[in-house]
Amino acid sequence: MAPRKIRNMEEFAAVSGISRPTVSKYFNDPDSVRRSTRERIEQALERFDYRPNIFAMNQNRKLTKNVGIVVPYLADPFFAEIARNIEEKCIEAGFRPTLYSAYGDPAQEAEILDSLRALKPAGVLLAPLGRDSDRSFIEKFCKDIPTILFDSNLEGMGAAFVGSDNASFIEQTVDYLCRSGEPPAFFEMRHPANPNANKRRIAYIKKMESLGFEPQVIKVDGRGWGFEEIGRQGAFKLLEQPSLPSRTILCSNDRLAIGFLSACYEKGLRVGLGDDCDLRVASHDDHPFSKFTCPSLTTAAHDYNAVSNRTVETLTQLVEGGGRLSARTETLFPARLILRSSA
Amino acid sequence: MAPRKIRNMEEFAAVSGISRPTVSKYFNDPDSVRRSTRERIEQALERFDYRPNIFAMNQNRKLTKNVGIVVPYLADPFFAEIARNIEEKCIEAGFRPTLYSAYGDPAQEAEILDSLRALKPAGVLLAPLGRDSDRSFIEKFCKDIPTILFDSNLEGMGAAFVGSDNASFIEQTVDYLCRSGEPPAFFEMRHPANPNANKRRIAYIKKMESLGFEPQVIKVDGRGWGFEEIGRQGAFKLLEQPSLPSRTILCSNDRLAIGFLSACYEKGLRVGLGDDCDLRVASHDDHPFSKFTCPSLTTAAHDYNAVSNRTVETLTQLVEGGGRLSARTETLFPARLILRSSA
DNA sequence: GTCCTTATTTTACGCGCGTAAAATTTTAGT
DNA sequence: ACTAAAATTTTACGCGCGTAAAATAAGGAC
Repeated sequence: MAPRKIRNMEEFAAVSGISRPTVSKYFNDPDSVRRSTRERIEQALERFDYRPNIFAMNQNRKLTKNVGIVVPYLADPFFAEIARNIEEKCIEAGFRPTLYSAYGDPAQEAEILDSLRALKPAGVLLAPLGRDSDRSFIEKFCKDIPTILFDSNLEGMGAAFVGSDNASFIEQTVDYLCRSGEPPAFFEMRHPANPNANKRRIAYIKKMESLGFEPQVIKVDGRGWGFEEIGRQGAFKLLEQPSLPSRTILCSNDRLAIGFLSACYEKGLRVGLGDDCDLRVASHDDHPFSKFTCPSLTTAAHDYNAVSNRTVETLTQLVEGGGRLSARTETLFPARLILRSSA
Repeated sequence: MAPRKIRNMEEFAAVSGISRPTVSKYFNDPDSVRRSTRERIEQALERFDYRPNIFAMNQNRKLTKNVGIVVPYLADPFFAEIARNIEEKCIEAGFRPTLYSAYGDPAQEAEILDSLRALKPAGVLLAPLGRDSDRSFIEKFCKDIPTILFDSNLEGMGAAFVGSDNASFIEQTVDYLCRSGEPPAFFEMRHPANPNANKRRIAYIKKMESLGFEPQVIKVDGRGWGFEEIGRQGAFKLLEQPSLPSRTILCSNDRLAIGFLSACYEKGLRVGLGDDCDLRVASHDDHPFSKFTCPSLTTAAHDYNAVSNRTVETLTQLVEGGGRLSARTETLFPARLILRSSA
């Protein structure tokens, strides 16, 4: 019983005593063949470790099981973390996910999508760069390839959007900060790359007004994806001013806050809730490192799990629906307030 | 002149007035066809945007241009950063890189390599998990698929290893710390996942002895890839002790140090070089966040660029050599000391 | 212009599998 | 046992391209 090497499906069909087309059906969907047939195939599979040639499969299939996951910047732990979640769920759902990062560059984003076309993907899960994205390019792409946007929305594009509810983030942080101290000023980039930032600013202003406070937005300069450095430099500039608009700072996102805190530390300012503190700082995203900042960062957490679950669920529906959904849905998950020491 | 849609190479060959096999040759290597032929193809290429079917190409080619980049944990910014570098250089070298992360799980690492097999990759660039890796599995893999190890070495496996010189890291940090203050104690995980950690400990002991100091190794408990938390908890435990082996702590890597610093902050300890400080903390890797810790972290930086360059250069040689190199090489790049405020 | 060498193109075949349609078998129901 | 429905097998073809071998054209020396 020398398990000789199986070269192709033909040979494997022979040794398992089943016709090749049936074997082909099995590999497409094991439940599409009769129970007894499936068992025979699986027995043979144990004896003869054969695996269908992936290239030949994909060449002929109208639709592959490939799924492209595209994020704007993989070296940002936030995206690394959500990508990890989504990847895992894709595999569970029977897809073959591949991870891509645009690394902040719209040209790379376009290139990725272009080469993704060639892979005949069942679907693409795209967290777009945002403001910098080549919108018309992405719009065209979404028309050709079933695409679901996540994390950051581009109005009307893709079959669906799944993300977090920026208003919920803001409401919880602003609420908490006001309740436990003075109303916060909002600290953000002047030209945020990500549309979520705009939604957060708008939500901040609205929330402050509804509470009867005057919104104070602090805009700092800087471009690109080095948010920590931008937050840091912005903080230095701000702290040089004779007076601050508020001694409570609400950063648009954790990476800015990380930079902000490092500047505070360097300036010798104590950040926290106590009377002996000079400033309170809070933020949004629950970045993987926000637990380890000094002081640890009060923030609002994404429901990573819900977002990635829903994204992949929607993908499954989309694929089963032949690449179309009845209507474009936008799903937003609320945030969860994480109280730590910085505010 | 309605540029009708080109369906395959046959049609494209027709409109460009060249035979299909010649066109095929062109796409394999544009310089392998006559100059005049190449120009005609490239003219047609502008008019008819045709791109060869990637699946059909790979099915028939003995060797693809695919390259798998496998890292142990992509949500670790250190690996995200080096993966970004290597990915970029692969593309420049004409490969088609795909990024994979084992997310700390040896089973996933094996699975990735297994599915990589099916992609007939020209080569694989593997940063193995290390201690947890299924060594015999990886060894077998390396025998079948041209593989280059990077970041962390598995003795004898793969066609080459490219990484950083752990001894150089240690020598520079220990040297600096001793010169500018008291000799450091070495802070590390009891069961480090990564073999670099062992090399660093050994180098530390050796260096200390050569300087005439007694090595002090502090081992903290904890498993997995949540290094910051492990460093943090370890620091708490250590700081509870009545006396420290040294008031200068050299962490094995930056992620441990990040946790360590957060514990110090919480304990109200001042970290830094000045007389008013309680502790000095230094570390290794120049993690992307080490600039933003409080205080900013004195560390030793990898030469990301050199490592990724050499890795891809070696890959190119390996591929040109038909998957073999004359001898297994191990290239180690020295570290660069980064002086910041923590020590 | 002729001949030879070399580069290029053509011819011809195969890769491993998907899939549609027709023929056949199995299964379930009565 | 008989029949309709469901599952399977046969048959047959195509996908888009790589590649070896044969045929041809280009380039150079004389």
